[in-house]
Parts: sequence; C-alpha cells; structure tokens
Amino acid sequence: MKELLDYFKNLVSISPEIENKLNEIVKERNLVKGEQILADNSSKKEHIFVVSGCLRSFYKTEDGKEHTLQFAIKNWWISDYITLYTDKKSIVSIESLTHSKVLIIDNSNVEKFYQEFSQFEIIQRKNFEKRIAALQKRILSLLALTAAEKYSQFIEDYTEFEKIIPNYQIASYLGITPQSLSRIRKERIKN
Amino acid sequence: MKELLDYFKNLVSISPEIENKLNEIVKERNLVKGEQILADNSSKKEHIFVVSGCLRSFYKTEDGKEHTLQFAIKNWWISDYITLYTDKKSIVSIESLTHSKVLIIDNSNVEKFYQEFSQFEIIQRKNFEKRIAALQKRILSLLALTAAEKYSQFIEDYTEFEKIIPNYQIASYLGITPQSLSRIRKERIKN
DNA sequence: TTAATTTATTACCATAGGTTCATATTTGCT
DNA sequence: AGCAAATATGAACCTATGGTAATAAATTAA
Repeated sequence: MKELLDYFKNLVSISPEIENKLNEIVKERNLVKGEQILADNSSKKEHIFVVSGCLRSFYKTEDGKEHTLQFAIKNWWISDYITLYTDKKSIVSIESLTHSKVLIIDNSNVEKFYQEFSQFEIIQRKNFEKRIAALQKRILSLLALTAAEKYSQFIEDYTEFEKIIPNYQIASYLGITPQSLSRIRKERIKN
Repeated sequence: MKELLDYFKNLVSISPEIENKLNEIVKERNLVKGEQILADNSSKKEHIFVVSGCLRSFYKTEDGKEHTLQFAIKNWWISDYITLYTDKKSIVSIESLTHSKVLIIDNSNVEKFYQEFSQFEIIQRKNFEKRIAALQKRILSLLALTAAEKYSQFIEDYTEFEKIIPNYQIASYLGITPQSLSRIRKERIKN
C-alpha cells in the first residue's frame, strides 16, 4: 500500500482523506511464481499495480500458443484492457513470473475514486497518454521490423526485464517462436 | 466546429463559456485528396478531429515502405501519439485519403482547456480507455493471426472503411504486401 | 474520350521464420 | 547432490509471405 501512495505522491499531493479511501479500496496480494491472477474468461474488471516482482499478461490460442501482451515490474500497472474498457468477453490472462506482491483495485471502485478525487483523472489521463504512445510504438515495431530488429529493440528498451523473463516468453512478446529467437541470439553473439 | 460541439454534447453539457473557448482554439481546415497534414520530422503537437472524409496516419521506412497506424473517419480523432506524448522525434505522417474537413487543436491549448474545464478530463480519459483497448486488440491480432485472418477481422471491424481505402493501404495496415492481400482476396472469393 | 497515372492482380522465385523432433542446459525440489 | 521439470538450443525441412517484374484494371486528369 505504501508503495502505491509513494507512486501517487510523486504525481500529486495526497490528503489523509484520499489516503483513507485508497486504503479502503486497495487489496494487497502476494503471488507465487506461476500463479495466475486473472484467468481468461473471467470478467473481473481489475486494475493491478505491481509492488514487487514481475507479471505478464497474455493470450492463449485454442491450439495452446501463448502471445504476450505486456510485462510489468515494480510501479507498473497491468490489466486486461479489453475486459476493463469494452463489453467483449475476456481472452487475456495475467500471471506472476516471480514471487510478486501486487495491489488490486476493482474498477467500480476506481470509478468512484475518480468522482471523489478529480485530480486522479489527470493522473490517469497522463498515464494513459504514455501508454497509448507506447502501444503505438509497439504496433510500429510489429509492422515494420524483422524478428532480429524487434529483439534488439526489446533488449534496448527493457533492459531490466531481460534478466527476469525467460526467452520463450520474450519470443511470445515479439511474435516469434523460441527457436527463432535462439537463432537470432546465436547470430548476435557472432557479430 | 459544429460537429465537434455535437460530439462533445453527446458526452457532456456544454456551457456558452466552453463553446467560446473551443471556438478560440479550434482551427478548421479543408484537405484535398493526398494532402499531408502532418509531416514526419515535424514536431507539431496537434490533435486532429475528422469532420468528414478519411485520414490515415503512417510511418515510412528508409527504403520507402509505408506502415499504416490508423485510419480515421467522421468523428474520430487521429494524431501522432508518439510526438504528442513523448519526447521522441516524430516519425509519423498524417495524410488525407479523400477530400476531407478536419479540426485541429494544438496540444498546448488542449492542456489549458483541461485546466479550465475539468469535465473534459473525464471525456478524454474515457476516450483513451477505449483507444487503449483497441490498441491492445490490434497487438493481439498482429501477434496471433495469419494474414488471411487479419484481413477477415479488418473487414468485419471496419466495414465502413473497406470501400474508401485502397487495398494497398489496407495491406500496409495489416502488415502484409499488396500482392499478398491480392492472393488472400482471391482465395476468399473461391470459398 | 483518351491518355496518364494509380491501383490491383498474377506468376514465379526467394527467404524469413515456422514446424518438428532431438538434445543440451538450466532451474527447482527433496 | 541428484533427479525431474522447465527452458534453451540445434538441425532439417517446410510454408506463408516477401520480392520482383510484368500485365491488367480502374481512376483521374486533360
């Protein structure tokens, strides 16, 4: 909880009143490695804030292939935005890659929270702006780059992640197979 | 201008004061087919609202290949989010696919507008929520679908666009070549 | 209406990356 | 430490899609 307060305090001043309200609506949860927090086909509308550890949101196709949407570490938000913000049924799962600690806020509470403390509209709007730019950038990469280029960019942009995340999941984030990533990594060592 | 007011009035009540302010900051512009509104390497931070016609945001690689980020018709917003919301230099261009009419608002004015009329924070936040869900969905498609599947989904989701947009630009949106799209379309007719 | 230009299709070959299957290597557990 | 499970690499082959180039069709301009 303290961590989320610190996160917010970096952005806006927090009154005792707000702090109380936050305490009311935030649920703390510890996750073991591999634990799933949000299963596909659940329709829970939840915002997840990572306190420690690393989480991943992903989509599993019928034939069992996984596609990673997002990784998140300390101070990142991770959620299934399709469930949160559309009426479509969820197809996304979120799991913990390490032992992690997260804070969970139900979306209905978030909505109420906005109404009571309008300054959080601003925080969230700015948060969304950055996220939209990041998503747009990711789409550009998926459209324009080769597998090797996507990997290089990933390494550059997500240095902190590289050590924590298994390669086969990085591959699934880049939209390639683990075997292909292996080939690419081999090439990189040569050059 | 009326069109933007109508758009907003669907979401929130508009006072004469707000209407005046909007009139001040909104620039109207007519575009002919093929006209570029935002060139890559400009760093203009602008929000574009489409009144009529159709626009496209895209990225051009050094070897001249184009990758389409977004199409927008009546009542859609289109912008270069990387320029708007990060410090990175722009690599995205926006052009008109038809004769179009757009409204342009400079981002500095938008920021001021938020401050004066906080209810627009809410509108924008909700607008962003939908956009994020849509972007996440697009990433899923790019990761998980074959070229043929991506095309089918496009046709389904963007029926209105299909008639306006040339196939080679649809291809560039799907991340495939026009030739490849041609093959796919031929297959579809057979089945 | 005709010529010029842009867009779409077709065909044929090339290749990045997928598939399959086997083998290392690493990690976690007791 | 030693075994099992998870992850990574490797090699051989395959396929979806890209590249190139030529032609056809459609759109635009004159």
